[in-house]
Amino acid sequence: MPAVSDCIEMLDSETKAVETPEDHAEELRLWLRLLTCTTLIEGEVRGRLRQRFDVTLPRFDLMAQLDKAPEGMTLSDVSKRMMVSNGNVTGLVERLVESGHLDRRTSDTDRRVQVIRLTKLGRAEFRRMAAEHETWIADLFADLSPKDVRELMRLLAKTKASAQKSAGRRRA
Amino acid sequence: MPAVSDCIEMLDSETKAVETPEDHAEELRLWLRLLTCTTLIEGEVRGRLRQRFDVTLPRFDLMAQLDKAPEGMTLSDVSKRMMVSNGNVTGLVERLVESGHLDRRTSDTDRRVQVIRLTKLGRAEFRRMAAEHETWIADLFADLSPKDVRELMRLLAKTKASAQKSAGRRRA
DNA sequence: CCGAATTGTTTTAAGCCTAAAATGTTTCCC
DNA sequence: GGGAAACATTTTAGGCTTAAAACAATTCGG
Repeated sequence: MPAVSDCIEMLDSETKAVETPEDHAEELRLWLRLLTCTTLIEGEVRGRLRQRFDVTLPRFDLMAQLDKAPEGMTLSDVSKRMMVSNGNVTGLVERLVESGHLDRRTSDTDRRVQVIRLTKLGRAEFRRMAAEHETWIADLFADLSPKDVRELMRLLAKTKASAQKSAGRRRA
Repeated sequence: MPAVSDCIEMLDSETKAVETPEDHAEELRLWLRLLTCTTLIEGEVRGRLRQRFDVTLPRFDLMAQLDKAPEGMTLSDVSKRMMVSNGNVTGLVERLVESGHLDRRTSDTDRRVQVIRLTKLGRAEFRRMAAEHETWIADLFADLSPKDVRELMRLLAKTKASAQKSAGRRRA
């Protein structure tokens, strides 16, 4: 059983939560650090893709999605997977079809739907880029031990779940 | 002293590094998860800022930098801190001066330099937004324990250092 | 002191990105 | 069957973003 002073503390801290602004400086710092890491790595990858293959990161990301779906994907699927807007995908696909990396056709069973997939050229170029890309990522994370990687994976999974829950609460 | 079999293993793994492609699937998955978390949270914050205050995330970020520097900052400083290109800052500042949130003047001692700072209006609006913003972040990370937060901070610091080192190697 | 780097900012050209409205298609259900 | 709702995509308008080139001002080395 908790001491009286503990109970007072607990009550106190719960009261505070309603009456006075809580201190969330730690979470804020965590968010900024997370953002910094991502921006840093993303910028590095973007630059290398540009220099080595003259390709943009969004194009690479889109091709990566399609590489995992040999039978093709709809634009909506791509949009959800990449977590970008529908209109964004439209333009991206347009340019990749233009450059011969993507094939696009209207679904036979539903004329609303556009199915896109990698062309032979698109797949070949993507595989070539992906192989090198993987070594860049390995190098960027090189100072993390296997244990660090596992632990980060676990904590980020928890973070993702927490954020999704919070986003859900807002939309509800 | 390591056993003979260990030596063989070590040699083997070092040889592999050169001769055959290493497996970096774990690092790749980690990078994708990191990116997912950031995109998720960033999108959520962007949406809330727009709905509640009709402001964009980049504008908010720029004001956040200036709020920490009452004496003002140069465009280069802002650009480095925000990790975006110089030209990007120019446009952003233009719009924020236009809307009365920023004050901009040429340095007395160096006519190349533009010093910007928040106006009274800009500071007041930022403080109002920042207070609410902090509660959003707290909510998005709500399911993480204080220990999780500390551990994530530590691992992300390590990640940042590793990525910076790797980026430095490339530029060298 | 003067030309050559260096530094700070802006401009340019192209592409990325979003939210919201518009368009076309399918499904649901009465 | 015939609307209403839901869905997939495109369009629109505006803003963000980058890399590279251009411009302007300062500093540095001889």
